[in-house]
Amino acid sequence: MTPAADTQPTDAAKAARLFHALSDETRVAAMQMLRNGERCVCELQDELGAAQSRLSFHLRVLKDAGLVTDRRDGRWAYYSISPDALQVAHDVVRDLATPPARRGLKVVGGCCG
Amino acid sequence: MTPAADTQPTDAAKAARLFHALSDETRVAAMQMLRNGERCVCELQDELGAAQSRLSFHLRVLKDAGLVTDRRDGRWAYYSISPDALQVAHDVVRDLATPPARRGLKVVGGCCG
DNA sequence: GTAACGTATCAACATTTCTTGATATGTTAA
DNA sequence: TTAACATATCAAGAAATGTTGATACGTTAC
Repeated sequence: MTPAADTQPTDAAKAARLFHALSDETRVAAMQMLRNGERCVCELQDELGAAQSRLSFHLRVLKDAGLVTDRRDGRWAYYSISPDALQVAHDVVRDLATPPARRGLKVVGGCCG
Repeated sequence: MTPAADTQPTDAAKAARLFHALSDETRVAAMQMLRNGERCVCELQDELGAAQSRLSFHLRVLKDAGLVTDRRDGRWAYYSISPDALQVAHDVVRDLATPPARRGLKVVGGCCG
């Protein structure tokens, strides 16, 4: 498991980009297929029932987000999960679920000056 | 930690909806603020530098996704993180990072019939 | 009461994202 | 070489999402 790591405000944009890549059903389904290991595009295509260019589009979104890597072999392209990005996503979600280290005392009641 | 739980294909849509709520910088930043506990809208507004109606829009997206709950007190509205939804997100990400229980043997090489 | 406030909602528009069909590129088979 | 194939990319349109300013609604202060 990754160190302490309080997610900083600056990370919000980065996190948002990562989650955006996971914000589409087809892309999540593709990721789920890739849990089993490397898959070639044609397999994903068949199983997901997605048109060729559509799938290609979504795979690129995942790739741009760093969530998958691709490998060419002859005329086939194989995609697989890249664990690092998932680890980042995992950490961000965990941090959101965790109160940050306290520096001061909690403000109790009172709002807006 | 939540049980075994292989994420099923059917869950892809649900997961996507959850991640969509986290796919915007302002929303992630709001969630980060809420880690400290309940916050009233005006506080979020000040700290995030977001126009009133804009913030209201984003808070509603988070609420619709179940990621936050709101509470009215007089003219103020307080938002806080709802841990359950975060737990679900957490589990989904973890599952994506984990090979599923194997039912058959891994296919080695060969592609597309 | 009336006014000022905090928040939500709405309508219009801007922007982004997705889908589709067409075409391009590289690869193997004949 | 030519043809069939697997995949990527592009352009155009469709759909979804985000932004802004205006307005509505309930609440507290006067």
